[in-house]
Amino acid sequence: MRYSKAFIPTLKEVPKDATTPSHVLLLRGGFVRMVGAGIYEMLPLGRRVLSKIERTVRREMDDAGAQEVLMPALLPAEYFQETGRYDSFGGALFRLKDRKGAEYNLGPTHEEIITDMVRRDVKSYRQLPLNLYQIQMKFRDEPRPRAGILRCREFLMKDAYSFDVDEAHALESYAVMREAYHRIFKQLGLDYRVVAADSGAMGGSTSAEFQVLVQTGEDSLVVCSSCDYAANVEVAETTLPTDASSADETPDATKVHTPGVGSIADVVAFLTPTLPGISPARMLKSLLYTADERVVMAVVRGDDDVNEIRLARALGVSEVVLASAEDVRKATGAQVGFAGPVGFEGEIVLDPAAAAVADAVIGANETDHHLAHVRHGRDFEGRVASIRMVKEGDPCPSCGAELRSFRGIEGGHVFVLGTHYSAKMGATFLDPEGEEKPLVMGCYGIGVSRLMAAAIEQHHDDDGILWPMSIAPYQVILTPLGKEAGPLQAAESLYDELRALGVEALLDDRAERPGVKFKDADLLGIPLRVTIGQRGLDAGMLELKRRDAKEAEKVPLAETAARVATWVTGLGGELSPRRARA
RNA sequence: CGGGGCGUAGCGCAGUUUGGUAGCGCGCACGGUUCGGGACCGUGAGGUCGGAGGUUCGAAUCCUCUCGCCCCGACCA
Repeated sequence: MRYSKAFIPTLKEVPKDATTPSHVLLLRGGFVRMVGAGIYEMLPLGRRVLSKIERTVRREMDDAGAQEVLMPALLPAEYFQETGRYDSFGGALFRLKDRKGAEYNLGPTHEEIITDMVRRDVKSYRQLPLNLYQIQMKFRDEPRPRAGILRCREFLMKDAYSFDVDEAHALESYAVMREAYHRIFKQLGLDYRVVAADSGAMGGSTSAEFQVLVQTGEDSLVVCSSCDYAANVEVAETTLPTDASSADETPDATKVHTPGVGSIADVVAFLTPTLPGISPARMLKSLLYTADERVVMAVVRGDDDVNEIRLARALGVSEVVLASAEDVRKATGAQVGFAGPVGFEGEIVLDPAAAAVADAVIGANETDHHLAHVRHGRDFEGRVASIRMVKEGDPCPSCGAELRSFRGIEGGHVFVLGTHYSAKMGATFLDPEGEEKPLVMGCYGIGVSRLMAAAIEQHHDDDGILWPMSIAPYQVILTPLGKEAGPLQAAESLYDELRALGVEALLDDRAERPGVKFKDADLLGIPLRVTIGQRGLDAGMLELKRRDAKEAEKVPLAETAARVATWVTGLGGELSPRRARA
């Protein structure tokens, strides 16, 4: 491509609505542009990057035995109504009506449609297993789109669905997909981890997220410093931490006046003079949750947080919601900040770490009062279940080493769905015994457009993007300098040579000053740059520079094309076969 | 949905407190000088001041309503 003909509207200044690096650089580099909140258009460079990601995804999915299909984005409401998700999806579902008043929704995901596609024709175990995938726009009315292209209301996603005869075979399909994902993420040049994850309300069992490790990521992860354990904090486990407080005599419980101090930190500060040795770890934090109509008290140590997903599981409900201030007053008779398990009339769930505190301070269920010297089992009862949020430094559940905290962007998610959809939708087959059984499904997503942003979050510097070769919009940029004819001519013939070798080159033939060309080249993040100046040309040399290197390398003119092609493949890029034949 | 902020030229902003006929930088067009890390001089084009209503002789500025965007939180198959 000739730069002079290309539509690459770069921006010198940072658009004010952009905050994260990927958002800023995608906008500045002329890759994408915002059309509305969480809605973006792809300019030529952005489209090229997406195509590169798609290409890798397609190849690995095809190699893994999946077949590509394309499902509609506009869905008659009856599909989601059939599984109840038309309602349960809630506000995230884009709904609309046609001219006749019939209801539709835009596809936020396609389990229903694919299940319908398969149930029409798959009737026998002989037709299984089957794995179908598509790369398509998904629509979700996110409560809060953010970080540019990382969380959008319209986004490009690859979703694959497997259909098997039973759970064991479904697990095999799952394993195959998981391996394919490893190959995909490696080829895309991303630093990622597979973490244990919550399967959400999809009714899944086995599941794993492919998390791209990035500081600005939305998800919190813990990764073992020693073994390969890694998990989303939503589901992270830990062994019981040894408790700091001794298990000696616990004095009798005493009510203390704590006017206006409700938070853990405030109470600790307030009580320190009268109760030396008080610390957040010796406080018990009591939070009230609404779970299926009932109000439940969750108790964790003062320095811990409640993991709401674990709490919901412990209670056997699908979700818990923090109780309103009014509910708290009703249930405890006190203002928020003074709830505690002693005297609480209702279900209490206690984290093991909290249960182990031998001499605790808790809220007294009376405004402006706390109880000191309280002990589980003596002063109050409560069911013990692991409901705390795992923290950095906690011991790894599988090897005991310290867990480290990371933040990540969920780039992919694989999980076994079981018969959740097939049973509801009557997607069945006949097994060899002639018995009718529901298909056992798995589903596997990759956020294609999100990965474009994730790659930038991971690969950029102050000057711009550093695309991994495998997804760079162009593999090399040719930068002739000066207004003499020589450099441009040399660049033109190098350009032809490179194209003949199948290298994707961008020829900066603009009549711009060197500084402008260098700045744009760095901003766009093209992995290789060949600088062609009159001085070098006189010596028969060109400069070859990697975007991620400080120094350029001088290369004889005649060898440059071959060297570039070698670099491209060496860095994980592919030469275009169509061009290579030319 | 709760809290905060912002809508003025393609982009970034000033002007709003104290009403008086819209300005700066970048970008863009033209001319000239420059040419290895976002050059310089000159000339010029470009604006429903987010929208509607109101107050006023007069509204970007004051009042009411409304739409949109960003950030924090809630939420996130």
